[in-house]
Amino acid sequence: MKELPKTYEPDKYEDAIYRRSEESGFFNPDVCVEKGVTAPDAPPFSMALPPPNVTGTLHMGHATMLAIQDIMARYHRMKGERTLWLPGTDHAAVATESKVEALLISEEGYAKPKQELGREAFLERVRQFAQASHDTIVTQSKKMGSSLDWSREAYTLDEERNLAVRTVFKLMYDEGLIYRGYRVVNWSVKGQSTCSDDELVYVERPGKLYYFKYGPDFPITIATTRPETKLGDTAVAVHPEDERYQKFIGQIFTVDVGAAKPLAIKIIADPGIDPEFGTGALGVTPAHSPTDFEMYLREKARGNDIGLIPVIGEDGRMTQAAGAAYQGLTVEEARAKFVEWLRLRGLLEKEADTVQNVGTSDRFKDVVEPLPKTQWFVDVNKAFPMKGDKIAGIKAGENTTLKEAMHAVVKNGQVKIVPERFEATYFHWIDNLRDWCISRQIWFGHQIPVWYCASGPKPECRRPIVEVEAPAECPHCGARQLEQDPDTLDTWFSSGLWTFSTLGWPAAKAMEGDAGTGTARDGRTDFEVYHPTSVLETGYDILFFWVARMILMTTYALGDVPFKTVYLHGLVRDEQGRKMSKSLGNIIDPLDMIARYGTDATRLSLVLGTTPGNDVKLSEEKIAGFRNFTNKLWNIARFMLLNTEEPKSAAVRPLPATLSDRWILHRLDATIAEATRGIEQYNFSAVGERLRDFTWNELADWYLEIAKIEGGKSAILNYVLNTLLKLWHPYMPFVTEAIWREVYGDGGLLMVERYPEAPAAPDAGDVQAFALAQSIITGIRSLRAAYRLESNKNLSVVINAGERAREIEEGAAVIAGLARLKNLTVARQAKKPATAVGFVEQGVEVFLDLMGVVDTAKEKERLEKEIATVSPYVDSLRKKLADEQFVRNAPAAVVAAERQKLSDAEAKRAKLTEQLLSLL
RNA sequence: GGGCAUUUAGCUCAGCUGGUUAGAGCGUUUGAUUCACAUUCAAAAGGUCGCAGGUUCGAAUCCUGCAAUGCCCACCA
Repeated sequence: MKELPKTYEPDKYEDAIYRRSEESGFFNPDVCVEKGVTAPDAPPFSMALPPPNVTGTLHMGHATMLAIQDIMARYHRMKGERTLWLPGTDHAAVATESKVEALLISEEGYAKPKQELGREAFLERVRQFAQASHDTIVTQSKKMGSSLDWSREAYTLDEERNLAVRTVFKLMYDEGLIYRGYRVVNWSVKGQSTCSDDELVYVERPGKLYYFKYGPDFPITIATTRPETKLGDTAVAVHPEDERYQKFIGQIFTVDVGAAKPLAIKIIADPGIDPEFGTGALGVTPAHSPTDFEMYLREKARGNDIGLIPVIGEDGRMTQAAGAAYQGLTVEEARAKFVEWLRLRGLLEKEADTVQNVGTSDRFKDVVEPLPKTQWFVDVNKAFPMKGDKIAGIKAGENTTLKEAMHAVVKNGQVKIVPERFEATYFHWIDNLRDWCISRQIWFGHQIPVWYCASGPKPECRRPIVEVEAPAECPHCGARQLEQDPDTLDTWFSSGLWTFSTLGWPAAKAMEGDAGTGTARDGRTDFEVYHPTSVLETGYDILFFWVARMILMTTYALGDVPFKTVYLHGLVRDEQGRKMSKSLGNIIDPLDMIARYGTDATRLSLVLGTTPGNDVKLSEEKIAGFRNFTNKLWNIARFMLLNTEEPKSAAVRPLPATLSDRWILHRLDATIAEATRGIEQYNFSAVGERLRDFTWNELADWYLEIAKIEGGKSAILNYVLNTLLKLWHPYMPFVTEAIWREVYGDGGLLMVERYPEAPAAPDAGDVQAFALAQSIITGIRSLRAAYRLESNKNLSVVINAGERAREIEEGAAVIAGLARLKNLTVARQAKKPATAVGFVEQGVEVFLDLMGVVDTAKEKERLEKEIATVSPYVDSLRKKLADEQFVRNAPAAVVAAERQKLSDAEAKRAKLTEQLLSLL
């Protein structure tokens, strides 16, 4: 017999437990197979960890994903599945680069670090920083107890992932899905780089709508919030059926607004124009508005080139084309100046206040300027032949587009999104998807695998050379002077390959059986064993950024899905529902909470009381509450150890000796069944709450108290504790593993024990008899409290049990013990003693003898109140059963149940009334 | 402007495909006790399930409308 400390102190155990678990090798599925924990032919379960930013630190969002994913990983591992949970980090291109840039400025006195150091030296500094920072996030992830296979750790920017990126780029280029084009892009002046549509954050701000004409003879007034761009207008668009303007369609007006050259404004028709808005006419600026640019493309496709005049440069200032008066001015200065110019000439008709929605760069935090630039794009509407026939509805070789393929895999159920409502959001995003600009003018990232032959004499030397490995010479002229495209790829391009690049693709696929990373021990590669992954668990906020792009890249490159299920968790907010942020000072740091309350408590607080896709309000009190629970579990173990002889880890299901034994085993079985079903249906919160209810309520508050009365529970306590630790392990890896070791010594790790399975359910009648005993006990306790008799140990109870006498007899000792009675009499027929008060529970009358302290008035009041509660219930049931419609239409079982309820309630009322009468 | 979600006890939230006298945790009130745990135990109070209609024998649950709140998307210049 062994005695545990009175309280569980997590920090004394956690680090050692993690170290022992990691060193055991069981986080690696190959080791599990080697050591016989997992059968070689066991079904796989795999997840890729959404890679945290390499320079980040652990926050509650990470903690949430780690907790939920670890629950799945540990559960499936214990189920005997070949479980791989693969970790990694993300280089987070812009975020990391600008962080290092800022550090070099503030700490080392550089003014312009990139220019001063040059590309290679600067990148070296970024890499150093990333490496140092990497260890922080990894160490912190381990603090959460994550059972990740660190031997397979990946990095978005390492050589294997780089190879995957270059390979996919070339594939897409060769099939025409990646193209280089001169298009309007989102340009961050501050960041001196493009950014994608999804990275824009729209901010509302007050603006002015200016109504003006280009010149005194121009027939149409237009409205704009950005007058300075009008220096680059090349058309005016009107609705084709707008009677006011129809006659002008096709005409060209030459106007001089002070730009470098007079503008030739063509009046064009576009059905997208709203005749009701403004003047019903839109000044078209193809160079500085994505929509106007598309209008320009449509016109051009019809053989009508209206032209495009960039008047704003990459430095955010007006260009030479804007005219001598404007060149070099900022956008704001040019706006004021042009408005003034219009006003002086009487061309400005009206100014109106309005609210404009401006796109800002999420990363660089400045207003994004749309301007035309030659960049690399992914064409989402271009047809390509599907690789393989794994996608239902699209045959191998059949032409499809990225949009169609992305749509298909969710529509046909090959990818399920939990909760389902996000599927609609996903489809909507696809419908509005435009070509994806993937090139960025920053240095830290995957440099685009494209080379140019600057000096080549032949015309084809002008074409980009796209290769997976750097070419030695120009294939056309043999020149060795090749220059690689200086741009890097959008970070989401590489993240999009994550589920398969981490499994060794393309190397593992090409070199089957070859040893090395990405090769499983049985000859099959990781890619073959684990792809597609089982579940992708992440926050709903990156559904578009990442989840959708993984589907895009995988359906294209592999003709397969990246994962079968997407589970989306909500955002962690503070008690008031606000986002946690440094500026609000409301951040709850997971490492802080782990230090104070333990990892298990922190994990539970992020999982219980939550639902998929909904935000979680977190408070320190909530975490503290789960710390109490952790301690409760510890003390349950402490109690059991004090009352158990020779605990055996290979606990055999014991035979129950009493009613309460049968009950607790029945409840345990039900809990196992619910936990299994719940986890597989992603109801992590419900399972946790069920386990807590079983542990604290049923086991600790009822059964352990009964064990003190009945005694001789060694075998059952051993079995229940053993099973319970396994059930809790995926949620609370540390305290369960700590107890396991304390109880069973250091023979083995709980994490590789087999998850419990429920045997066929025993007779439910046992539970009913126990439930009756519980009701009787609670009723007696309640009366005790009402009469302030808590410390009176001389109470006697008489039970008028009727048909249920036998059932009650079996629980009599328990009733007497838990209700702390001196005498208990159970009879088929019993009268209320004159000095007793009573209550009715499930048709059974219970009389508590107060030995003369009965307060008649109080008792009368109590009974009347009870009768007043039952009476309306009886009436409503009678009414319901008298209703022919109900009796005819409702299922027989429901009608029978209602009849039973009525007769019970009537009996209860009769007995209460009788008791009341006896008082008078 | 479009879409999605939320609205249930003082607080945080469960309530699956309609059939409970609507639940949990925290908090509150009252009481107990040091024999696993005060990071404990017992008991109690507390809700016309946002509002208004409708479908149904029966609605917190389904439908419609409205309101409040939050989020996402969008080319009203």
